[in-house]
Amino acid sequence: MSDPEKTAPVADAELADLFRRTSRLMARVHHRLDSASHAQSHVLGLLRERGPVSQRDLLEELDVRSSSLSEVLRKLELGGWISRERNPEDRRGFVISATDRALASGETSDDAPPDDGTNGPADVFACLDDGERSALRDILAKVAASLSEASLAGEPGFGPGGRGRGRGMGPGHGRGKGRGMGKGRGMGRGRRG
Amino acid sequence: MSDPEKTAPVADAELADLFRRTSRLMARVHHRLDSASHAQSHVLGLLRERGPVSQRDLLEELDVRSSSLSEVLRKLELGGWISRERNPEDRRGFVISATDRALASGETSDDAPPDDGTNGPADVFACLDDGERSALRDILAKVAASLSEASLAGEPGFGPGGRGRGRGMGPGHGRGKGRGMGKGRGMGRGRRG
DNA sequence: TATTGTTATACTCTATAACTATA
DNA sequence: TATAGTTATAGAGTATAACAATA
Repeated sequence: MSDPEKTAPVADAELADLFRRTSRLMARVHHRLDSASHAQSHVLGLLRERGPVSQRDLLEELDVRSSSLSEVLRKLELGGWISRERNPEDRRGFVISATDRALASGETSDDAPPDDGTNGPADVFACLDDGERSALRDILAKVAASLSEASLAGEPGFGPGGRGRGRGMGPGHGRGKGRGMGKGRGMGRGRRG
Repeated sequence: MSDPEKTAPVADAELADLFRRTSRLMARVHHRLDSASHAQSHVLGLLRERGPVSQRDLLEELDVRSSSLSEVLRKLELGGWISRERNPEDRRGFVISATDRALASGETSDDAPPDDGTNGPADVFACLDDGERSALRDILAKVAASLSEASLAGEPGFGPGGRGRGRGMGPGHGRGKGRGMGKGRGMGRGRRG
């Protein structure tokens, strides 16, 4: 309100708000309820891009807990979008692949596949011209990079690329008093044993 | 793949992916698990900025369903971050205010208030210079506007500003077969009546 | 009837804790 | 023991459907 020097000083709050709003609208237009990220879509997109990958690599790429990824993969497998095969070289792990159906989808949205944001409704950026598109890319990349560094600093073991994500991560975040268990519900991986 | 005219043609997929990634990182740095939006924080931020507002205005600002907002407000009220008073001029509605505790928080994070993203970690955009900031604002605003139109076209009654949000909204989205009811659980607003 | 809001139900995503299987 | 992964439980966020209260 008092800096008529250049194009106006844009406040962090305004940017944050706009970002949030855009996320929400994107989700909305994408016509699913999703939560600004679309875990399933993200996985599918990665698989389409890179072909089969190990679940462990997926884990690092997505930056979630193994249990979260298990959930996402379970649903994708249930829907017939991915298949899991044991890695013969290390039978603890799996290799995840997109099914033909998943690879073919995108052209046919009759199937209602977990939209990966690259086919139909992804025209959300169509309203931008080339200059705006590259500007947006550069800016987002910059923010993402900055955030990655922040992550590295804040939490022990995190950033992309630096495999050292063991499981340090002290239990200090305080939410989720989860405990449960106690009814012996089979055993790990029982679904595919 | 064949347009070396300007700064390179940025694909929708790349932008979408970058956007998703940035969202995720933002959430992560904000140090909560939140889902790229932080509904509670957003509400609190708005209240801190603008003072008491009607629930209806909040609804338009947040662009969610009334039931979703009810949920969010319920939790905020439970936590003691907001208070709700009936609007004496139109007793159907409520006026939402931040409590003193909520207003005071931000300095004291001992309380672990729902972070509104405007105090500490919101420096996510601090890495951008003035030009980038205004560019980002313009671009996001453009995308958001474009998406709003799409929403308007796709769904009956939606867009911001056009109050006509009745409850048309045909049951065509297929998710949430919700039906329930049938056990007479009191009546609307029973928690405060 | 239209507007404003709540409750019940359902679903996605993520997390922690406990556990299995393999190395 | 260390890795890789699953299941149970929990909780945030959002949605739809079916109301209630008020205008």
